[in-house]
Amino acid sequence: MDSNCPHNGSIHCGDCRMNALCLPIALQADEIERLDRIVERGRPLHKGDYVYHAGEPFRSIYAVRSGAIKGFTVNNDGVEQVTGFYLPGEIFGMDGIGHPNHINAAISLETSAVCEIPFARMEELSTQISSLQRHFFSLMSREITNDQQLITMLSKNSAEERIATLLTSISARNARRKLSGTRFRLPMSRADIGNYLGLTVETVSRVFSRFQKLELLDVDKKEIEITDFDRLKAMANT
Amino acid sequence: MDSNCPHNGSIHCGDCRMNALCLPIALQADEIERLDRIVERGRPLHKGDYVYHAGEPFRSIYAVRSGAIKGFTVNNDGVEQVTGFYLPGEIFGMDGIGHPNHINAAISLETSAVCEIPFARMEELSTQISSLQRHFFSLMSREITNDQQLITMLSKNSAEERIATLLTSISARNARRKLSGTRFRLPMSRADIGNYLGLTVETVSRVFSRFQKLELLDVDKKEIEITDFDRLKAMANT
DNA sequence: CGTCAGTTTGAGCGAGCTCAACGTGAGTGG
DNA sequence: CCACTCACGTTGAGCTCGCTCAAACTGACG
Repeated sequence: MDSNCPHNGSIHCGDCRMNALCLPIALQADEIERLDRIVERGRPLHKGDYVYHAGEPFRSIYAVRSGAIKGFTVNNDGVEQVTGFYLPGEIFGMDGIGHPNHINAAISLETSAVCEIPFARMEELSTQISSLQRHFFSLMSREITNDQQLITMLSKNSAEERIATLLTSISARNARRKLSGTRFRLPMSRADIGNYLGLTVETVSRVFSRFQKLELLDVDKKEIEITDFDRLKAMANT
Repeated sequence: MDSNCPHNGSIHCGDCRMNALCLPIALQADEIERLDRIVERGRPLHKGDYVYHAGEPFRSIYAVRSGAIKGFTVNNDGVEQVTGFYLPGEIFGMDGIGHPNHINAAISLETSAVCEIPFARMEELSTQISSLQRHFFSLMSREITNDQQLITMLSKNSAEERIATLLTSISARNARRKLSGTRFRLPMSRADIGNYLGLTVETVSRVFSRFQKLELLDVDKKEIEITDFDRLKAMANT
């Protein structure tokens, strides 16, 4: 297998293009190796494959190496609530920490590769490497502040503001990975976007059309080109 | 000062009525003492006093000993978003972990007492006491799942469902503290409730009136009596 | 007694939902 | 190669829940 292929299952943390994003900066080379030894690299996931189901025993957290993952809960009426989209270099699965089982489920939105990090061994390792413990606290806290931003958005912002915010967020996360911040493919469906943002599919579709008419975007199905980033940014809540 | 007074500033963790709620069960007596030594007990807070401001350097997390605390963010337009209400035995301030400064602010809704737990010392202690580390991960993860429940509510539930859910949540948290789950005083204003639940004050007020007409509640300003718990629970999303 | 923050109630409006129809493209089988 | 299906996306028309604006009430506190 080509060692540069993003789905490559045998690559090590030290060589992974994403390591600047998912590992703490301050880690020593020998510490990276110790971490590398506990990370399990699964086979590629296809669209629709579950990483884990709700209710499944919590064993691990995960890092996205390639593709895109959707996290969601299902409430007692069977209604799905999308809680986040995870792109390469991002960590997910922290909902299970402190519970015996996963509260959420996670599913692959396209062909993806993830690293599985067994939590018990991670916990143990982080008592020995304090920068790793700090990194973990930090990741979870970032998850909290992310959720709180979503809460603010759901409770205060209009449909247009919500969608502008999502697009600028994805743009920024792509830029962080040295990809284009203005031209990208949305990995999720309109239904997922609507579910995440508390809107119906129809509203999402209408807002995309309106943004195109306003010459903020060029939309071709899932391919997005942001043609007026500043104006889009001004509509978002950040 | 009376050692049973809930605002008493000199009580130790080992004697605190709340310790079953805020400490990990598995802690040994000597470990409790080590924790106790790092906890700082401030003077009582009055209504409107800040525990910490947004932007303030992050030093500590906090446990509520008595009273009630409101956590909130202020976005760039100066609009407030309430992110949570914290009752005795609950931990707050975790938004600052992993950031140099607090993202949120926290304010006292009534006369309250809080324990301040310097985070750096806590972090250090939890490398030594693994059940404390696990407890911390667990607290943060509970904060995440709480936030996600709120997200689901904001994105899927009607005004009536949201308010029914808040009331049953406060009821359950009172019951956990061996207080009445059907008769209690709401520590927060209608405006705070509305802000938290993504509703206007008027809507909150109307729903309370409607619930009273439906004989679910007896409302007298902030005093609430739940007169038909089962029906209220059925309206809530849990 | 006046003031002021918090709450309640009413009347009208509008953003986003519901319901319905139609368009589009990928996959499948004849 | 076309016909068919099925998931997904778009567009339109009408309705509704919760918002906005306005006014009046309550009680705490100087």
